[in-house]
Amino acid sequence: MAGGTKRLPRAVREQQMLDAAVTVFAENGFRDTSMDSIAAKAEISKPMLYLYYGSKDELFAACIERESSKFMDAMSIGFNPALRQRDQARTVIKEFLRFVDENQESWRVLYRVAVGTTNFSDLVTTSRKRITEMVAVLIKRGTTVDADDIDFELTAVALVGAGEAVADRISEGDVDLETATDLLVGITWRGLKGVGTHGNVEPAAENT
Amino acid sequence: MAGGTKRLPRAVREQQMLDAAVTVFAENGFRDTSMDSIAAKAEISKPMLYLYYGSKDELFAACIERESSKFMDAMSIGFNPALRQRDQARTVIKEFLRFVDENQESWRVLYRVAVGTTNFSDLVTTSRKRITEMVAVLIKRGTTVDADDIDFELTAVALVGAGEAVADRISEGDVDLETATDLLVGITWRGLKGVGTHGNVEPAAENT
Amino acid sequence: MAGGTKRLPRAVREQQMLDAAVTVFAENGFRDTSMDSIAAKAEISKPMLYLYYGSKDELFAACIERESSKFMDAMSIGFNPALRQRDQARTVIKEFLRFVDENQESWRVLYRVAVGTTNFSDLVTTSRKRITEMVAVLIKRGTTVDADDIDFELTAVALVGAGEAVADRISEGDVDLETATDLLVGITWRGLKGVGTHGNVEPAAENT
Amino acid sequence: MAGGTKRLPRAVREQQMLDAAVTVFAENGFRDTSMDSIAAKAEISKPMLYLYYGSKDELFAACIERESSKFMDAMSIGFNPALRQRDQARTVIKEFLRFVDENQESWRVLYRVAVGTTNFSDLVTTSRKRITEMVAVLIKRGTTVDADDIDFELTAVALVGAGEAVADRISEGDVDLETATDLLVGITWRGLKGVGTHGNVEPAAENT
DNA sequence: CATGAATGAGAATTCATTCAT
DNA sequence: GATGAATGAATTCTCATTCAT
Repeated sequence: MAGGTKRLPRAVREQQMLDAAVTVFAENGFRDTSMDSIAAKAEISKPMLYLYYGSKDELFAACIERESSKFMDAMSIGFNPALRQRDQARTVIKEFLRFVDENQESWRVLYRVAVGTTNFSDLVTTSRKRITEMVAVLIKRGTTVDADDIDFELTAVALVGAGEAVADRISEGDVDLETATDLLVGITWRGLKGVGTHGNVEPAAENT
Repeated sequence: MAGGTKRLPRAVREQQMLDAAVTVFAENGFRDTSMDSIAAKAEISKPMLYLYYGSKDELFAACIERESSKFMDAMSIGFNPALRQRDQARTVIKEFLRFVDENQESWRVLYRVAVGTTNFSDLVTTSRKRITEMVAVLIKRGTTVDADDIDFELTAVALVGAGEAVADRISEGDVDLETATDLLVGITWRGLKGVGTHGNVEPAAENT
Repeated sequence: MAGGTKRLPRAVREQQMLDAAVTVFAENGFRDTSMDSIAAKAEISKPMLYLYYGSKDELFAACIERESSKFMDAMSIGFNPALRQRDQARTVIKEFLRFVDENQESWRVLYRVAVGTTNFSDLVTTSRKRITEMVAVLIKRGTTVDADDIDFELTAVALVGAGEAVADRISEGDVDLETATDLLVGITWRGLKGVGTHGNVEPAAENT
Repeated sequence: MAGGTKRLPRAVREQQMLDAAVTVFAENGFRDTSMDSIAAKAEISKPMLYLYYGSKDELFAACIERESSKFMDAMSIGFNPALRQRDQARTVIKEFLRFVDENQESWRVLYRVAVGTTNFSDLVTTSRKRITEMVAVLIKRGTTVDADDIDFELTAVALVGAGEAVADRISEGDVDLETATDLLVGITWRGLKGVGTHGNVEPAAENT
């Protein structure tokens, strides 16, 4: 009646279910999403969800897993060792924002839903930590300033935070990708000049 | 008669209840917090909660309200019109981080719990938007570069995102306040130099 | 509407609930009894059951606990140290059968339902073991035959089995209490004469 | 094609399925056994079970049927009309215990699982009644005492109960077959002497 | 003959919320 | 003013059973 709900091969059903789950989780968060609503969205019966994924937690984990893979795949495109530091950073940032732009649900589930869900926030924290470390390495290699004076790790934390905030805007759809990329690239590199040399870089002007 | 059933003045009770609620909400999030656990923490009966606050939603709203006020009060200290732009920014940032450091639960409830809670995420979004606007104004006034070329609003978004990320670290307790302040101040001002002039500021060095 | 379902003190409700639970468990067994049916029988809502007993398992455990106590109390009447061995045995057996007669549901729940229920069969097994040991001691003291030749423990097992079988009949209501008591008393004592002296006691007659 | 999908003749399949079913039912009881687990144990698909047996109830009935037949066959060996009463009883008891010893699952399913299963306890009750009647006849013929004074039927109930209790011990594997046989034989015949002559047979000794 | 795919119906458990005292 | 008692309405999860291939 609903149409097309007939005897699909396992692999297809799996994706169908994950699609539905990601959509609903992204929309309502983990706790406010019922297995019933996921089943309804996927146009299948609830037992199927349990048959394929065992429990709500495991279903959510599978969502995270899949979206996380998608994300990593997208990112890996940017990691071209042939590129110079600066170009590499730009490419990665652009791919990141493009991914968020084209996969709003993934972004929401991974970084806005999972993070606030008991048992899963650690996943995000860990993933974020790995990314932060990579950023820290990247900016460290791109800097001549005496390394001891700079807290590269915390700087990376700030840059990643900035990136996520901009990504949220992107995912809300009202920001131009190119502009956002330029902005983040700018902050990233300029953020390095003089880091650790407290306040020696003057703002362009002082009024008031 | 039964013991422990003190008749407290309304104002005191209210705070007692909000204290408990904030603590538990901060710990477990909105959906994973039961009215029972709040009542238990506050050492009062559940009907009291309903008598004073009507519903779980309203109780949570009251928490947000109170913590938000605390936050705003703390922030307002930094807004000294007598200060120069640069000093003002530094003061605000410092007060912000100090607040997060001293009020971890407030920070968590306001920015990590409410944001992921249906019906309340808008509150955060709105509040964040106000702050972002203020930052945008601040940096705009601190910049001489041709304003049309710069997306001050998006820049502010990024800076606020960086601030929140650093705040999370502060709230986890493993970061020095002064260092973090310097870092954010640095990013803020340096982030402005050359914004809008795509990539004309070279990183300190190019290797690879 | 159902009548009398109003605001009872905890202790009363507890008994009311256990009464219903024992009745329904005795009737249908553990697995075939739903919490719904117990709640219906007790004329209360399901959450009450959980509020008072936490889970189906715990509710069942509470039933076992209460019925077991009843049973033990009834039995203890028979243990009058002033009585001679023979009289004591008779008294105990009589009290046992009287208990079964007057508390059919207790008997069923304790010895016919719990025994077949995962997680609870051990309770019965243990209890039965204790009783068997007591019987073993009793018959041992009542026997002059060379103790080494007799497996008092296994004999006790057999006697207890006989007792339970007769109890089942009693609980079905078609057997006279006095007759049953005489029968068990008879088997108990006569079962001792010559135990261990293989077959030296001839049956009264041989035909065929 | 997929492998392991052998076309077996119906009779073989049937046994394979019953074997699995009996094993799992014996282990977990009726309600705690899922059709899935039986199918898994039998290494066939669930629809096969339904194809051959129609429903869980019918499958269980088939188990009971088969095990019951096995049991009856084993028992019939003992019924040698050529034997004298005493020898016949001993043979039957021995065959019974031997059967339990060698077919623990049968014993468990027939007398410990079915008995506690809605819709099937009657089967056990009926079977047990038949056996009890046979025992009643046997002991009646072996007794000279005035028949009117003795409740042979109830005596048989007790003896059967004793037998089942000892059988349980046997099935737990910690009892010697010969010893157990002697014990039951002894109780059976001695239990008769003086049955109906209330308490005129003194225990061997009186202390206390 | 055999099975992977699918589900209707129910069972346990939880929780926000409300009265009667 | 304060609370112990009570529940309606979900929610997660399971299982016997049935098709379409």
